[in-house]
Amino acid sequence: MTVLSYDTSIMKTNTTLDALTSFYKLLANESRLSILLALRDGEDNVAGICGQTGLSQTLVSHQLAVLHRSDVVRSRKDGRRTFYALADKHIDIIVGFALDHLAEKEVHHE
Amino acid sequence: MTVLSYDTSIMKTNTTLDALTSFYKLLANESRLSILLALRDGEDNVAGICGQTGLSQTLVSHQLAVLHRSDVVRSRKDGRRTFYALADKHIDIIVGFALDHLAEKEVHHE
DNA sequence: TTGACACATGACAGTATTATCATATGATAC
DNA sequence: GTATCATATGATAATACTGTCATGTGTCAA
Repeated sequence: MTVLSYDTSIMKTNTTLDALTSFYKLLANESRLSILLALRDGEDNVAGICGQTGLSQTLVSHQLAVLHRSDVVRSRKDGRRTFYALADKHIDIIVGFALDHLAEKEVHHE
Repeated sequence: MTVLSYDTSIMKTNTTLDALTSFYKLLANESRLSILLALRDGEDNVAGICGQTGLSQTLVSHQLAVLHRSDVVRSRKDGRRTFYALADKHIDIIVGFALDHLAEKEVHHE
């Protein structure tokens, strides 16, 4: 993408814009979102997440890796299992907020 | 994607999951996000948005169309110009919230 | 130490998204 | 009418993303 700004102040926020885009991209996938929603109830291991979401182990592992690289989830090993949890309360809040937003929109469209 | 849930309650939320994914997809693009950030300062026409964002007219029109179809922005015609604005305060709040989140994360990572 | 278990990872085909070019539409000024 | 302005739209090539298959790694039990 070309970001040819004639204004320095816009340039300064480009790094933020980029970070924001990357952040939303993480949430813009049904599998990842499904995993994050599952983790709102507390930490769980891969098999547990597969059970909660109905997704395959490979897919869950892949997406957890993506989320982990971006520090959206944290992991903890216990024997041969790996437990994952939302990295911080923010993710929980942000997802919750969007859910509320959609719910409210639903009402308005009735 | 396979969503083979063995639990009816999960099935019920699939429509929400889908809506949530679609919503985040709208935000998960640098051009669209740039446009939305520009509109946080108030409504503007296409040329104005092009100026604010540094994006081409064609691209801005395309992305505004996407955002409009999903009711994220509303439009108002005035002569040969079209003014766009955030459809409701939610979008503003959600984007603002995520920005705060990222800002706070920055601080933590220092 | 062997086998099963829990998870991770590389490769890849299918699909979706992106930005651009070319062009169309509609409004206004002359 | 016609030239120009402001925006919209269709087609398309490049690129990115998704989910799956095959397989690898580390752990525990017997």
